[in-house]
Amino acid sequence: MNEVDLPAGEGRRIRRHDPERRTRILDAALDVLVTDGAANMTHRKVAARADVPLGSVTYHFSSLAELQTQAFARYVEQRTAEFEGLFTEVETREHLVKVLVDLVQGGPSRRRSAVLGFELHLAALRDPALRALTQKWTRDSRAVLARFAGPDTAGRLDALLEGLIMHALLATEPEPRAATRAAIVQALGPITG
Amino acid sequence: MNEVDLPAGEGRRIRRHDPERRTRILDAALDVLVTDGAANMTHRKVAARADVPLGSVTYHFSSLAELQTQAFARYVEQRTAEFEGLFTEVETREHLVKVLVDLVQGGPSRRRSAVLGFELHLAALRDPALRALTQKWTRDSRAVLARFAGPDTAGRLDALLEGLIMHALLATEPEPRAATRAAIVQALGPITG
Amino acid sequence: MNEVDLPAGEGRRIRRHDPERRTRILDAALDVLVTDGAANMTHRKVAARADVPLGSVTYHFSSLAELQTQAFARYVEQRTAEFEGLFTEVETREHLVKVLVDLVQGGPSRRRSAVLGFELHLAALRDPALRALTQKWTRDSRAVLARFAGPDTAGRLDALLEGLIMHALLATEPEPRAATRAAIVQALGPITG
Amino acid sequence: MNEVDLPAGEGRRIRRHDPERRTRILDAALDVLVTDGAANMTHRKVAARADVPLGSVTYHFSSLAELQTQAFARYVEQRTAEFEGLFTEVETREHLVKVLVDLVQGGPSRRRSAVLGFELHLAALRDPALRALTQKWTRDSRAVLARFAGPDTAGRLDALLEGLIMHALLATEPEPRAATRAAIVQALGPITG
DNA sequence: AATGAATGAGTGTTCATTCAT
DNA sequence: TATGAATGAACACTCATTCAT
Repeated sequence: MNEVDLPAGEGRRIRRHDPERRTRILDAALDVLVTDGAANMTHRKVAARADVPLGSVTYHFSSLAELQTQAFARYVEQRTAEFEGLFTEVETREHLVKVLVDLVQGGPSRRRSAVLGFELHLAALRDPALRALTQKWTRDSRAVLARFAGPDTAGRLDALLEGLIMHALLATEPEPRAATRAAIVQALGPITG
Repeated sequence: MNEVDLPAGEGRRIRRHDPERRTRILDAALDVLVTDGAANMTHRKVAARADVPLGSVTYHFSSLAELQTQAFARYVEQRTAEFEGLFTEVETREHLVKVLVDLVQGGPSRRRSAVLGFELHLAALRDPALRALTQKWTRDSRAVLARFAGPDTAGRLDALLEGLIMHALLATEPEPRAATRAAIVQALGPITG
Repeated sequence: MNEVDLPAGEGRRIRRHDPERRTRILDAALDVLVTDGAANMTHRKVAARADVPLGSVTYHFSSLAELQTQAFARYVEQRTAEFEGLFTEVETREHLVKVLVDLVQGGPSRRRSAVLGFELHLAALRDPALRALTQKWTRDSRAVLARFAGPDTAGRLDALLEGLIMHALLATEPEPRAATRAAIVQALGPITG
Repeated sequence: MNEVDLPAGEGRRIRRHDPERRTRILDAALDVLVTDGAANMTHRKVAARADVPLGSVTYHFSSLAELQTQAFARYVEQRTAEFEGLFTEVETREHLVKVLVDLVQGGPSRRRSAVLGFELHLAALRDPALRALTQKWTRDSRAVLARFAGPDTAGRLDALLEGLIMHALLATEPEPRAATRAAIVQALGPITG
């Protein structure tokens, strides 16, 4: 947990026994996925972003595909936890709507997450290993939503959120909050929950 | 003036005066975009798919980015026309629902189109030139939908369709038709149109 | 000699019977030689600089080497004439010195000429066809100088000028005029001429 | 620790741990510069001449320009040392003259050096990074010459040598030794040094 | 356990040259 | 006579991956 054993000097160099390195590399990989996209990720970019020698990346991950898969796995884990966290204190329907609207409109802070999500979706289209991840993710998301609405509603809500987020990502000017809100309210249905 | 005089045998060789070549290359590029993804498109793959020498691709398009942009532009044009075509004969609300459900569920025949759409969306996230295309496309789609519902409804319908199609693309087993139908009916609202 | 027969409209297009085109291309080639160097000259650059279609360059010159050789030949011709012109009115030794110092120090106006000279020299090192040109040029230069000094003096003067010009070309700040002058005066010898 | 264990047979293959490789590549680059010229130097030619795989050249030098610059830097170093070496034992004016005449006339052994020099000069005309090299070189050369003559004389001598060497390089038949000698003696001035 | 060196395949792009029109 | 289209070779450069240390 601490970083006592390094000279605290030039940054890198002499970093024996660095158990965090693996996860540091994974986080760097996610950074690269956001900025450059899945197909433009390279060992070198990840190594540079993680401030780690090139050999270290190939040492910890036997191939670029494996690194990508594990990075996405880490993303899904984090995202699922974060998603779940958003709803722990939700009790009223009003509160639920607010949380969902925030999810869609959630500014630059949520951009990283959204980009990674679509990056994963597209990559999963061609890589079965990743499709396992997207399926688990979809299942988990729906399960969370289903706590507030029936399973059918959860399904359509999920799809709607997906589309709204993608459109928000690409729009030059943000959709008015009221429109997002109206769409969500409608999808939640008349008196559900 | 006719094309009778070529051996019509092995495909390549002696293909002077080939005025369709440009569009043939664009179509090949779209094929590659579907199978390999935007970031894995290469001059060589496109040339092979178009059955054209490498130099021909670089001759007609000054850069790979330009080729990609023009291919996507061609896609948006075709897709917009096709989309519009789907609604020309729609008169009843029931018919409208059917067309939309088909759009989402529309089997492998629609898969190519859907993949290209998401490929374009993701690429547009990082390329302003492409963002112009996605915006035009979104505008056009909503305009078509708005003929049957108010502009707000058109907007949410568009987002919902986007999400439903993405999920359909990734699902291992197709969503039941009834569920898709229910989502669409709900988004269309009580008695709109 | 006149340009009557062109529509005088859009610049290019419809330029039947353009007898100057050949020399226009040669001049463009010399421009390219100055800015890009002999080894970086291409048909395309020359065509662009001459505002002429690519095919026109390959039509008038059967190969790039031939174009280069002829461009250099044109340069030597012009340069020889110019060089000769400098000395037609020289009568006193003092005037001669002034002309030679100007030749070396001659600002940006002479830069083009000097660059082409060295470009030719270096190319001639590896191309016998060009060596014929440099030899003719050297012979002519010495002949002109020999009108004012003995042949031996002309030879050393020629070499000195070559070195002074190269150094002037590369120096960040110009050599003082007095130094150039002193070198030339010394090379001319005590009371020669 | 030693290099005994490699087959030492066909040249390439199994050449792990080859610490001299960098400089071997630089020397190969200088060879290519002599035979093909700066603008015709390619990674492939250098790799072939150094008997090294292509990737090795791009690994050690991040760009062709950098390889060229470093090769020229190595040349200037060597040439400066060699130049200095020529004058260490010079004590009489007569000896000095002999050394300088040899420098100009010095047969094929000196050709390589001379060609590289002019190659560098011309390249420096368009590349500021190289201009730093030529300036250092000129400064050093003049400093050496200035040990035997005043700084002004050193300057003109330097220019004269440059010109004489270029002419010697291009001449079909060598200038008579006496002429070279006379030019140098004159440039050294009456009783200098 | 960790890494710098190494390499061969593959990329986008440029280009001299050819040729049908 | 003149030129736009076409093509195959070559180029600089990037990279995943392997391996000796």
